[in-house]
Amino acid sequence: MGVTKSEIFTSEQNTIAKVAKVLGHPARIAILQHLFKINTCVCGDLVEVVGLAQPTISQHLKELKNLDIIQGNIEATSVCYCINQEKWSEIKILLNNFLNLDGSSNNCC
Amino acid sequence: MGVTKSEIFTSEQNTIAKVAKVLGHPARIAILQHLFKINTCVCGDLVEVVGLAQPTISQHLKELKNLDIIQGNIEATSVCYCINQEKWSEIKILLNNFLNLDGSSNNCC
DNA sequence: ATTATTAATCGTAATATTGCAATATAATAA
DNA sequence: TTATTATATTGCAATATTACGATTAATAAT
Repeated sequence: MGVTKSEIFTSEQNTIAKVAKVLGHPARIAILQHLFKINTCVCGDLVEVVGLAQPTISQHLKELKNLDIIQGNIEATSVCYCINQEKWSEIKILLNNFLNLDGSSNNCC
Repeated sequence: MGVTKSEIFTSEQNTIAKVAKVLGHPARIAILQHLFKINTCVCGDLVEVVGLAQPTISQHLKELKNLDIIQGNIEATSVCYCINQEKWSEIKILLNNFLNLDGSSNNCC
């Protein structure tokens, strides 16, 4: 065990969970915030900005890339990262649909 | 290792990540969806609805309770669960603020 | 009192995640 | 060619997560 039983859930449930899981680490939040903040590509200053070792950052970037949340373009010796706007919009819709579930009329016992 | 270096991140980054992490499992998504759907308290049918063993569900409920996302009220022999609306609103605001970061004018290389 | 019901907790196995040192790779610069 | 620079990959240690059987605790029903 230690392995999630994805088969028993709907694909929507699995998708929401997968996205949330990737957002479930402060380093990845910091990376995304920085990418939004500078509003252009980042070419490798993420290690300094975030404050973790280079291999660790590289690993977090990989997870963000796996879900297509960010893109990396090779630029001379370095790689430039930026948000994939299309994917980000999808994620926004996906999570908003979930967050907007309304239980305000819940009759709590 | 295996342990997140929370000290180096802002409390906002840690909070977003903590919430996202809890939402990062399909069973917990399923539990929340069910609580919203039936729009009242659930008294223990979650094990059947979700399809995992009782101790496993109990554990997932615990994590949701740890973040105050759900409440459990004892009702005779069973326990009734429902969404904590106040907390849910907070989470909505927190995540929306993050999701609404706009990079549409990003100059990607 | 005994038994059934319900949910939490304990213990444990399997797997995943986090983080980094060391190394590899790839592209330019000297 | 030989550095130099920037990023990725590998390997590993420490810890966390997922899942469930067994047990416990608390009340309800008989």
